[in-house]
This record gives sequence, structure tokens and C-alpha cells, in this order.
Amino acid sequence: MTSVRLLQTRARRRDILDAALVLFLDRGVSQTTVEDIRAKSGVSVGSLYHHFPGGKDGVAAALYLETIAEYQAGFLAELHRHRQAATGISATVRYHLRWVESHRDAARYLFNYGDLELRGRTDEALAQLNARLVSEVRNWAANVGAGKLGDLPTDVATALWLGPAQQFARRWLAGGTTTSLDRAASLLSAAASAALLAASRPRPTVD
Amino acid sequence: MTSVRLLQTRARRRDILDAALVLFLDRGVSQTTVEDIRAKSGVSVGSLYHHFPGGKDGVAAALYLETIAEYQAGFLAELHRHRQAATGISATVRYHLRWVESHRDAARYLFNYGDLELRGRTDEALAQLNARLVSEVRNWAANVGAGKLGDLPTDVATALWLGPAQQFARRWLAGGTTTSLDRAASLLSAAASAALLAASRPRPTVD
Amino acid sequence: MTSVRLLQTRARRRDILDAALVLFLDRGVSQTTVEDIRAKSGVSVGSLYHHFPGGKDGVAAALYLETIAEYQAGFLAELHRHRQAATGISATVRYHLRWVESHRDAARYLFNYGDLELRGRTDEALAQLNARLVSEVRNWAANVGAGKLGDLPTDVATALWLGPAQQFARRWLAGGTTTSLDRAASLLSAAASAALLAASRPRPTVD
Amino acid sequence: MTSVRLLQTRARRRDILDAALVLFLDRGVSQTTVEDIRAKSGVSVGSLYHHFPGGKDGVAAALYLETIAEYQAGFLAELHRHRQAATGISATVRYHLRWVESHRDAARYLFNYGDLELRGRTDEALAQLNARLVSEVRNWAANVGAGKLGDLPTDVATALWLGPAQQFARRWLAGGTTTSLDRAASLLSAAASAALLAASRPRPTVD
DNA sequence: AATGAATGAGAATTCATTCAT
DNA sequence: CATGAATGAATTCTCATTCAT
Repeated sequence: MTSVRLLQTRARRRDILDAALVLFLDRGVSQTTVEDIRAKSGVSVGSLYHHFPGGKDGVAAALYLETIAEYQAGFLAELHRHRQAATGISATVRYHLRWVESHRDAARYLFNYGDLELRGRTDEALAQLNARLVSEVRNWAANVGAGKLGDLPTDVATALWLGPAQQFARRWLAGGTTTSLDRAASLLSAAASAALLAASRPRPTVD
Repeated sequence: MTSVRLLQTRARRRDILDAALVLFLDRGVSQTTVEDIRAKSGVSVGSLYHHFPGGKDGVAAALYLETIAEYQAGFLAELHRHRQAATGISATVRYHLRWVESHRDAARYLFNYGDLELRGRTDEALAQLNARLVSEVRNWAANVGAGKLGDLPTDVATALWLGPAQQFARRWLAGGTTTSLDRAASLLSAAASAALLAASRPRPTVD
Repeated sequence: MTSVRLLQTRARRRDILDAALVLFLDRGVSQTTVEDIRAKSGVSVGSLYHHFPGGKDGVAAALYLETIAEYQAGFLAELHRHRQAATGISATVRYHLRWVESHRDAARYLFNYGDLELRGRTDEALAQLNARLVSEVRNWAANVGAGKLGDLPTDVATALWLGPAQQFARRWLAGGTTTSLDRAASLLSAAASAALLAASRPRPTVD
Repeated sequence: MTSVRLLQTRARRRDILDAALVLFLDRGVSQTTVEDIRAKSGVSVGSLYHHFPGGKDGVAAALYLETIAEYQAGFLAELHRHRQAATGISATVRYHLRWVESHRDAARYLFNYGDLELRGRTDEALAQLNARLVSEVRNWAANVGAGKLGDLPTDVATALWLGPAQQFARRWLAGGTTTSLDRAASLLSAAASAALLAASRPRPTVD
């Protein structure tokens, strides 16, 4: 009985989040009303506030946090499958692009609502998630003997690792690319490990 | 007299945009009211609507478009200063990071409000700006003999060119970096031209 | 078994009334929610509605009626203990003040919610209670040979009888007095019987 | 121009207060909605909130404070017209009843909404008004040589002074009296000064 | 061009109440 | 008799926008 109820509760919560995601992407968070979410999810207002006391913003925040948690879990799972720096880097770049491909809407939402509109509602939880990610990646890097990837500072290394894939993903989501995600994944994953691991090789000084 | 009035008008318009930018970053566009902008800019409601018939959204859109236009103009100016692919690429990466440094607030606004919340208000103007940027960059690339940078498709090349700098810039704006922008600029500009121009060289297969 | 259940029921009812009284005084009836009462009384919503089908208003009305009934019963019991006008009057003035002292919260509630906010919910029952009080007092007055107290009309006599004590009680409840209730009881009970019973004596014309 | 506007503003404010008073008495404050007030006063919602940022509760509080201020001003004016204790006391008792007669609705509101439902919104302002009243009355009593009225403590004296009139007024407002206000005023004003000023005379000990 | 009081549509949110378990 | 998730009517209130001065 209890478990049945719990399942119904979970399902109802999911219905709300799913409806909200579609609406947020369709017209923007600020142009979406609680009533829109209610109508699309087939839930009553009271029920919506029961599950998300924060109302629309609570839904938006939960959506953000649950989505990013799912992404990060997958990222770390992929990373831990690899015991060499080069393959780990390449594989996570591929993971990033594959995740975006299979979670188009979630990705669009994540990439567009992070920093400003949700600030204050996700701060603490987000900080925890990010801290865990950073720490796990750091451990992994140390274990695979790439403590300092290409002699680069962590922040720069991170930028080279995922920056290009992220940039490509944004354009892909916006419909502004012609190259397939698979092809891009090959090129960008290779480029990332090259950039990070070829640092000891002499590079031509630029500018 | 006319010119004096014009100057006053310009100044007032600027006051409004400046006030709005601060508020938008402080609490998000949707949490900023016309009254907030009015109060901070010291302008009357009527006056605000006179200068921006579109109200708050008009202000937000104008802010976005004028900011991006300024950025792009600087980008193209920098690009056209260079007649070689390698130096052009490096220099624009540096430009990107320098621009972010000297336009912190504008950059945060630009990076966070692009795609979704302003959609519909900036579409056409934005499309024009972007089309011009793309076409000029394409011409430049052809002229410096790098029509197909490193044999890479344009979208992938673009991702490698500015993706890392953009990723770094986002983290820098969020206060999540330790490396200085100058140092990052050196490393990332070198990496970008290496990634784009060394592509024809045999690379080790990854994964 | 039945009697046990009855006791539990009574206790639960009391819990609800007690919790409601505290809340009503703390924040006002209109600012108290059913949920507040539920939480403070430790009862479930369903149970609350079982005991008080009228919901919050039902609780408020029951509280009012049960309190006033208790007060009046005590008042009449006190009155009937006396066979002389003077002592009856004095004793009931004392009773009034003692009752307020020993029922602070109930008194504050009674004095503040009578006429307007509960109207319509307590009307009939209240009319009955008041009618009985008036009739019993009238009978008592006739029996003790004070049919027309001090040759005064009943309404004026009533005002002189309990008006001062009531005024003092209100201020005392509000913390605006310095004289003890005991001392006030002595002074006001003496004054009341003096005012009511000395009326036939020649009084100096005032004004 | 400004003054015209000010007059309109004042009038609009009055309209709102007048409408609210009628409604509050008709159905109780808690059963009156902002929309009710808006409709009856013929004002727009926005305008109502413009004049009373506190909404309905703000209206209720303003009504209370402005009413009590008006009453007190009249009371003090009356008091200061008299240089003898006896006439001052009698006259203010009369004033009280006359004020109630000529301000039926205001009086009903005042007598029913003071302590609990408005608490928190009127506290400070009310404390000031009361402090001023008390201090002026105290000064007057000292000046007319009745520093300690009838050797009675102030709180008890106050109760004897206005308690009966107040009690009578409440019943009169509720329609529960038969004696005219004029007749009651004569009887009660005489009784008040007798009670307060005849204290030195030997009184029969009661009970 | 500037002003700001007035407007009212529309959004968020609460809360009393029901009812299946 | 007890429970508490679900409901949705009803209310409050905000805020963009207008327009007479």
C-alpha cells in the first residue's frame, strides 16, 4: 500500500517535471505559468504545490539539479571505466556528446538556465554536486598518472578537455551544425587528448 | 540645441541600460521589474517607455544586441589585423578573453541569456549579426589560405577555436578559476592554433 | 470500552479546543489555519473534521459557546448563593474578576470575538444562553426585593453593575493595570453596590 | 494642480475607508475581500494597493487608527473645556455616549476589532495615541485638584469613570437597550462623578 | 520629452474540505 | 474513528502599460 502510494507519488512528480521541461524550452521559464504546468501534467494546483512547495521556481530548480546529477553520474561512471588518461579523456568527450544527443531537451535546459535565473535556489546543492565531480576527477587523474595533464593548470586543462565538445553541443542543439555528432565526437575526442597529453612535445610559439 | 538634446537622450538611454544590466545580473531578468529599473536609473516610467517602447523586454533585448554587436565588431577588427591563420586564431582567442575581462557584466549577461529567454525578440537582428560574422570569418579564412582549417569541418573547427576560451571564460566569471586570464590566454591561444593547424599532421589514434 | 472511547474522544476534542485557543489569541482567528490547529493539537485533519464538522469556524464557535456557558453557570451559581441585593452584587463583581484571573486566555478570547466575526454561527445558542441569564438574574433581583435596582432601568443598572469590572478586566488582560485584581475587586464591588443601591438617596445634580 | 490632485487622492482614500467600514461591519473583516472593497469604493485594485500598500489589513488598521484618533481628540477637547473634576468627568461620559451615537458604525468597529485581529499592525501607533491620552488626562486631573480621584488608583478610577458608559454603549449598539442614550448619559455621568468624587464619604462595607 | 497616478489583466498561492484507505 | 494526499475555488497581489498633464 505504502509502496504503491510512493510509486504514484514518484510518477506524479515525474509528470510535473516532464511537463515543465517541455514548457520551459518551448516558451522560456519566465513565460511559463504554474497553470501551464498544471494543465500539461494533468495535476491539480494543490498537488503541484504539495510536491514542489517552491512552485514554478521549485520545479525549475529540481529539474536543474536532477538533470545535472544524472549527467554527472554518467560522466563519472564512464570515466571510471578507463585506466589510461588518453582513453578516459576521449571517452568522456564522447559521453558528453552522446548524452546531449540522447537528452536533447534536458541538455538545452541545462545549458541555458544554469547561472543566473536559478541562482539562490540551487546554490548549495549544486556546489555539493560540483565538488564531488571535481574531487572524483582529480582522484582519477592522479591514479592514471596524469596529475597535471600536459603540465597545464586544472582550469585550463578542463577548458581544453570539454570546452570544444560543449561549444559544438550548443551549436548542434541550436541546429547550427552540419557535421554529425558521431563524426564530431571522433574529431573532438582526439583533439582533446592530443591537447592535454601532447604538452611535453615542443609546440610552435604563437603570436 | 538639437545635439545637446540628442546627447541627453543618449545618456538617459545608457543610464537605463546600465541600471538594467546590474539588476539583471543581480536577480535575473525575470525577477527584475520595470520599477526596479526606473528606480535605479533615476528615470520616470513614462520616460523609460519613451526610450524603450518594448518595456523591460525591450531593454533586455537592446542590451543583448548592442553588447553582442560591440563584441563582434571588436572580434572582426582583431581578426582583420592578421594575415596569417595562426596569428589570427591566437589573437582572437586572446581578444575573447580580454573582452570578457574588460566587460565582466556584459559578458555574464551575454553568456546567460542568449538562447531561450530572449527568443522572439532578438531573432532577426541576431541572425543578421551572426550571418555577417560568419561570412567575414569565412572570407578571412579563405584569404589567409585556411579555407578548411586543418581539414576540419567549420563547426568542429569553430569549437576547437573558441570553445576552450569560452569554457574558461565562463568559469572565470563564476570565480572558479585560479589561473590568470593572461596566462590562460597564452595557453589557450597556442592550443587553439595547434589544434586547428596541426590537424594534417599524423595524430595517434585514440580510444 | 465505550466509556474509554468516549473519554478519548472528549480528550481529543479538548486538545483541539485548547490548541485553537492558544492559536487564536496568538495570531487571531482569521490568521489561524486548520493546519495550524491540526499541527498544534496533534490530530489529523480528518479527525478534526470528525469532531468539528464546521471546521475552523466550528471550533471557534464551540470555544466561544462552551466558554461563555461555563462563565454564566458560575455567575448564576454565585448569584444564587446570596439572598441580599448588596452581597449578590458585590459577590458577582468579585466572581467576574476572579473568573478572568483564572481563565485569562478564555477571557481574552471571549472579550474579543463576540459580536462580529462569529456572527451567524453562535447566534441562536448565544441568544438562549443570554436569555436564560437575564431571566435568572431578573428572578433573583425580584426575590431579593430589588426589582428595580436603585430605581434604575435594567440596562443602566447592568452597566453600573459589571461595566467597571469589565473595563478593569480588559485593561488587566492587556497588562495595562497596576492594581491587583483582589484590590480592584474590593473597590469595584463596593462601588457597584453603592451605585445601584444608594440611588434612592438624594444625589447632588451634576453638570 | 497639485492641490487638486491631493484632494482627489484624499477623497479616494476616504472612499476606500468608508466602503471598508460598511463591509467590515456587515460581514466581518475576515469575510470581506479586497475585491468587495474595490467594488464598493469604485476604485481599481491597483489604486487600492497604491493608497494602502498593506491591502485589506492595511485598510483595517488605518480605519482603526484614524477612528480612534478622532475619538480621542474629541474626548480631550471636551475634557479641557472643564476646570472642575465633577463637570469634567460627567461631560466626558456624555461625550462618550454622544460620540457613539453619532458614530455608530465607527464605534461598532472600534469596539470589536481592537485587540486581537489587528495586533501587530497598529501596535506602535496605538501605543502613541494611548500614551498621549493618558498623559493629558493625568495632567488635567492634577490641574483640577483631583490627582487621586476619590483616593482611587488610576486604573480603578478609569474603570468607574467610563466602564459603565462603555458597557451601556456596547449594549446600545447591539440593540439590547431600552433606555435612551440621553437618559443613560444623565444617569451614568452622575454615577461616575459620584463614584469618583464621593470616596471620602463613609461607605457601607459590603460582603 | 518627462512625469507618475491609475488601471486591471493575469499570476501565484493558500487553505478549507473531501474521501479512499 | 483516524489518516493525509489530493482537490480547486477563491483570494491576494504584482506589475507592465497607458495617458492626461
